[in-house]
Amino acid sequence: MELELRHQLCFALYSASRAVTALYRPLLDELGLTYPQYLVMLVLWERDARTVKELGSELRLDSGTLSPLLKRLEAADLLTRERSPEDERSVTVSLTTRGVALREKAEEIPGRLFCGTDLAGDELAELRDTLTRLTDKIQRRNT
Amino acid sequence: MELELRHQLCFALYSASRAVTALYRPLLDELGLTYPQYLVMLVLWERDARTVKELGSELRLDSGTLSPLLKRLEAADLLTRERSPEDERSVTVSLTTRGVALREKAEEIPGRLFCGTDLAGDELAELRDTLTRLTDKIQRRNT
DNA sequence: TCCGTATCGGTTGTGCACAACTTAATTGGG
DNA sequence: CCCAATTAAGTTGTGCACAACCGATACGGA
Repeated sequence: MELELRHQLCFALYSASRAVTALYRPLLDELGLTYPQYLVMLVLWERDARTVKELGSELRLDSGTLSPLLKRLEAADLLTRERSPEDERSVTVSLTTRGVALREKAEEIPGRLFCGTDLAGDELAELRDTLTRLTDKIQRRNT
Repeated sequence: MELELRHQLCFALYSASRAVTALYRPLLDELGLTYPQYLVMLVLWERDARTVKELGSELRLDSGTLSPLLKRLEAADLLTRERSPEDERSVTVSLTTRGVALREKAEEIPGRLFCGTDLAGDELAELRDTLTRLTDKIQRRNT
């Protein structure tokens, strides 16, 4: 009873997350990005020239995930990675011209995503805020 | 502005899903299960002897994900897989004694999960329902 | 009945997540 | 000033997700 699948918040989250990611996939394919790669680009479009550590703390991903992902974005000529001169341990990630330019195409995505669905913007914004609060609470609990 | 990370519902979902999964991890470690394996066990505890296709449609996972996962659960002696006699194409997945027994330990998980947090049960249930509705809408749109 | 088509499960290949570990650079206490 | 502890990024290994493809079985009309 307590264990029924449809009663589990975790499954609702897991399921919704995969469904929304699947909604992005065809749009991101046009940009040649995977979903996590898109998230990294979002962070860099907001502010360029960040360290791997900064990217990781924004996205809550570790170097084990980011290192190979950034390598692929570098191979796609969207960004460069170079050791920081003032601290040789850290690596600064910067957008290339192509990386900056890709932003224009990405601007179209939020508008196209839920178009043709009857999903209200306010409702989605409220859901987003609820989720953000939940994540923050869990995060704070675990530190 | 529209592209800022913190404005994206997708990131809120992705982030919350990973945070909640991380909350399960130490509890599931005690059972020797990963999170997706736990979901499969939830489905089987509800009703035993399901085909791979049935499991997939409940969890919205394809055989490419389920086949190796089920193999690992079989290797852990939690379930068996055998070709259905009436339709040799399909495979019936059944719990072993160990698989059935594991449910008792799993019963403790929902109670232990959010204990020590100030997360209200009603609020979480409402969030779950909102997410389920969202997923259903996206799913229906894509068929 | 026979053949074309659909269905079921599995395999292969790519790309995350995440844990555990490694290497190199930095820092801070004695 | 030196060395032990810390920190940043990368590597390795495991286990999902998902796409593309494959082989075997079942089915349905001509």
